[in-house]
Amino acid sequence: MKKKQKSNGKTTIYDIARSTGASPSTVSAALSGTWRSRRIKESTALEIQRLAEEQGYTTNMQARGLRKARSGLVGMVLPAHFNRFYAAMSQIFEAHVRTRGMCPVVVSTLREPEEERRTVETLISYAIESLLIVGATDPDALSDICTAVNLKHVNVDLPGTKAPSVISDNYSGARQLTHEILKSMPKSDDPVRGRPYFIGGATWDFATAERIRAFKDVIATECGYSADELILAQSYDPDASATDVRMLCERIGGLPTALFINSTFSFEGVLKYFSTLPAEAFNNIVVGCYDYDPFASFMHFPVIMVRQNVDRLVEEAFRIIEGDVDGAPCLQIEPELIRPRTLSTSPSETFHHNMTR
Amino acid sequence: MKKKQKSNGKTTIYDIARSTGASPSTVSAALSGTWRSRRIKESTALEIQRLAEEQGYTTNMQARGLRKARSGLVGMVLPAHFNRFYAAMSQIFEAHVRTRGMCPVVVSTLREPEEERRTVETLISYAIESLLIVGATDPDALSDICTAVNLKHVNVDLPGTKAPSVISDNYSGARQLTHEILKSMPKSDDPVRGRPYFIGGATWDFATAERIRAFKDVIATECGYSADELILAQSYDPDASATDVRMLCERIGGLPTALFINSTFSFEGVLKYFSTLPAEAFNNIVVGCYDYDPFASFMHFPVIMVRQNVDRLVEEAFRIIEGDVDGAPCLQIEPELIRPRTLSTSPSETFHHNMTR
DNA sequence: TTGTTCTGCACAATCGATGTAGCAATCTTG
DNA sequence: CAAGATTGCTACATCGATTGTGCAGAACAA
Repeated sequence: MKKKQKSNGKTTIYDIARSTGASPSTVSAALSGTWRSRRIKESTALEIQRLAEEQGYTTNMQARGLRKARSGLVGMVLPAHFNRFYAAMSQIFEAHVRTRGMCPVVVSTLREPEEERRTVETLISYAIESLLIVGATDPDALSDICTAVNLKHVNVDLPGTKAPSVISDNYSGARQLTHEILKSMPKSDDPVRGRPYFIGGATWDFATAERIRAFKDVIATECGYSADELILAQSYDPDASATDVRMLCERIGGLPTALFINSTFSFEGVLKYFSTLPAEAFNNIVVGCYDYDPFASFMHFPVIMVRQNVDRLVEEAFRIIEGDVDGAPCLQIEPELIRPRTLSTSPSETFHHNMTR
Repeated sequence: MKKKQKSNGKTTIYDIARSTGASPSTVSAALSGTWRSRRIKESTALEIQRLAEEQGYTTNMQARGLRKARSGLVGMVLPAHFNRFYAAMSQIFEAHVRTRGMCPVVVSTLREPEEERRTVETLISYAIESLLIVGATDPDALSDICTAVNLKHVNVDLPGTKAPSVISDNYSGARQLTHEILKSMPKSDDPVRGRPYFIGGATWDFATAERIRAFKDVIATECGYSADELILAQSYDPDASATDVRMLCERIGGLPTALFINSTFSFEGVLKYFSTLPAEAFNNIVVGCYDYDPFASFMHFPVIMVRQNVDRLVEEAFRIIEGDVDGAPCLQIEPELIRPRTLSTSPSETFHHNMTR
């Protein structure tokens, strides 16, 4: 059994040089694909490649990156993995990065500005070549860090002012969702329980603000009353939403006839509270949720969902990264309304359409 | 406005050396924290650190990694992001890696053996220091690659024979789940529709095999008949499960009274078919799902779920990586049975317990 | 035969950080 | 006051791959 040259175990071009009798530069050329332009004989190159394969050689990307000032890494930061929307982001991001022959690095930052900054700096220290900033709490602070080291980056899902952004068209999506909620909710003259309430998210958050704006606008036009009192947007934390909805129900003496829930995060919290209620409580409620989850669309009360076009969000982000965009334009992508199975006239079609990517 | 020294924009220890008048070695020592042992005057070190901070210096990890033969990266490969179980893995993995001051790299491989191999090789070429292999289709092939370069790794969720593994106790979990399904399902003498069916997963997959074994065992003991004919495990693909369950229902003339669904992936597929049926169809069915999803536990038919202990899976994986384990032991972690809200006698407690991490 | 052009490859510098070896200056000790 | 110890710092080689430069030898032309 022939032992590896170094105790380490990782084969380098020097090892291969030794075993083929060629010089390290020739080996490098043969393995990096530049051998043709470096006038290496084909037979030499092939022989080296064969031996490299045989010895299980893999390029040391740290060394290559150091020399070439390119790492082959593309970074993405996002608030959390534990959410379908962001998980879909990761999945699609990875696919895009792979087609470009690079390596994806996805890190979550838990909506903590300090963690966001630390993470971006870490990624920079690994010399990522570009960065997608998804749902950052303070995109501009991250832009500053990136700009300082000349790193191409795009904001996704939440816009910033110092770099291009690709976001969901929150206003339009929320308008559609609110409209659909109003259309579907049981008619009631009760000026308290008979109205739709907005739950979850945070008012300082751009997306939430836009959705609230749409919610208010649609209610003002279609119902004629102000929605100011119907907004409960404290945080994205499920537990906070659970508390909010509980207090709401206690205040108004039961479930309202409609809820606009700002994300699946909040929806989880709401469900947590719902689970304490008897099944009959839900006979008369319609829920809209800004975000999509295939399971959530199958509850035992109608759930209207908005599915953001993750494919296009990521696609456009890459287009911007790779194109030569200047300034900080903000591209808005129209989301899609998913009507509830339980209300659908043609359920099979709707649902199938939702599921097939 | 003072311009950066190099066109690049990234400050190096040489830039800082120049601006402090110290040598690069001194700067390195001051910034890497080894200055005390290298007898650098405290005032010198502090001054260097101040300047580095001011100039926004970050260590070039490629260079450091190359020199120290340690990258600061910890890798994890998993089948997909788009799934609660794996998403939870990512989240918890990241937390563990962070407490160790390292950088997590999570990449999905879509259950494709070739992609798994390529990805592991890529991660190796970036010199990751250890690797968690989650749910790989061919763990041993990956082990071979890792062993060749002396890389510490652990299998998680699916066991291998060439490296230590930490997995869910599939047999026990599936026993509990099957038992609970039998207990909850509507009594029926129908020898076809009145029986529980097993949907999803793949028989070549260890986890599926174990769960099927448990399913059969429990049914044999508690019902006295063989479950051989009740198994439909072709693939983890949602669409395949959709087809399977549709064909099953067509064959037996309606929904069975109970389903054991092998994962939330398959559950998605099943729902896709369910959505084509009228709501009344579900009055008489109990579903058990091996995997947990807070939304899935709130369907309009009872859903019993098994929640794997992701925290412990990851924790033990790290314990193994960091300890000095030899051989390929397989640690089994007991999962938790989550009774359906709609069947629970004390729903609030159960559900709250589920949601609070 | 001498000069020119290709071929095919090797040498050596380089990327940024680290760490060993070592040098000069200062301090200690007998 | 000289030998030895200590302090504070610098020079240089190194990690592995890439790449500009250069140098033999072959092929070819004059």
